[in-house]
Amino acid sequence: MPLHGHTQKKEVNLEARSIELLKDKGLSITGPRKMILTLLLKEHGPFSAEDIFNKLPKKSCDQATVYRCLNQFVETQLVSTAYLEKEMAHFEFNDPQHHHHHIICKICKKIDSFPDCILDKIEMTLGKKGYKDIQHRLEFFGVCGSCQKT
Amino acid sequence: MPLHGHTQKKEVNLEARSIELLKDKGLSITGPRKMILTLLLKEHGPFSAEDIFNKLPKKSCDQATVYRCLNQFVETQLVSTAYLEKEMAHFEFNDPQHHHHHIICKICKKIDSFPDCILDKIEMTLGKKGYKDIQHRLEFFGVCGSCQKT
DNA sequence: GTAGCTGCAAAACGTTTGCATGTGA
DNA sequence: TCACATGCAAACGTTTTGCAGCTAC
Repeated sequence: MPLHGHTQKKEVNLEARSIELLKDKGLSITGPRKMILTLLLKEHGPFSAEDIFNKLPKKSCDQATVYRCLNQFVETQLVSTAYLEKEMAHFEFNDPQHHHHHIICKICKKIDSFPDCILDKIEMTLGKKGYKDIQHRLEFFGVCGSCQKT
Repeated sequence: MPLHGHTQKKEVNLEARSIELLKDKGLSITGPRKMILTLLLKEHGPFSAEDIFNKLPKKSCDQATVYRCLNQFVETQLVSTAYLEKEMAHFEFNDPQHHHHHIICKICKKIDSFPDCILDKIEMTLGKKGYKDIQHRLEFFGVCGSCQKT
């Protein structure tokens, strides 16, 4: 099978999967929702709301719709948020099987991910202190190899 | 010594300490800077810029001055920031001897601190991957004991 | 048919900035 | 004296909201 055909099939699959996910969460299937969720399935992120808006085909939906959809996705836990730079939310598809964290280069802002998470112990300690329904948010910041050269 | 006198002495000491800290960083000693830094020495925080503005005596300085002072304190590493809720910066006095993290109740927003930090291993791993000057930001979110009852 | 989603424009929010005035060293 | 800090008001960038019209189910 030629590469082009393969790519097309993959995109179709991602759209089908996003429709399924929307149905699962009881959200109706609309153009903007399909496009945004498919994008977040295809590219890992995390992306700012503006990034996402710019990655969508031009004039495909309003910026307010992007914000509304993303908030709904966060509420239904399809998408998770990270606050990476000053006060700006970044969004990525929330795959509960692949909990991970980010390291952001302080200079070029490139975002890398890694799966290590050793916070279960702390969460258990907090559980013993009486907290329930515990989550955490963890980001690392540093200067990446290529930025050190410049 | 009566309690009142003791409290007064403590406040005087904190103001003296804040003057010393400002001098150390080469910042000139002004009313707003003294007041803001003394407040952050007295109360642990972390507080939003608005919290801090409201905690100062009425009409003691402008809100823009609070932001300007806090940014200078962050630049000079007197103060550190945490991004706790949606996109709002919170500030606290940065005591390098007492690295710690927060747990925020998802309901009442009460902020608790705890000293445990087991992230040195991850930072070492990231160092081996080529990153330098690594920092992290870690917050926990949960429902505290008293909010579970309601 | 109807609940709910969208586009558009306006507002809200936290934060920053320009400028004239005032103050610390 | 003079660099720098402040107050005030206006601007900024991101996010939310009100409302009229449209679309999915």
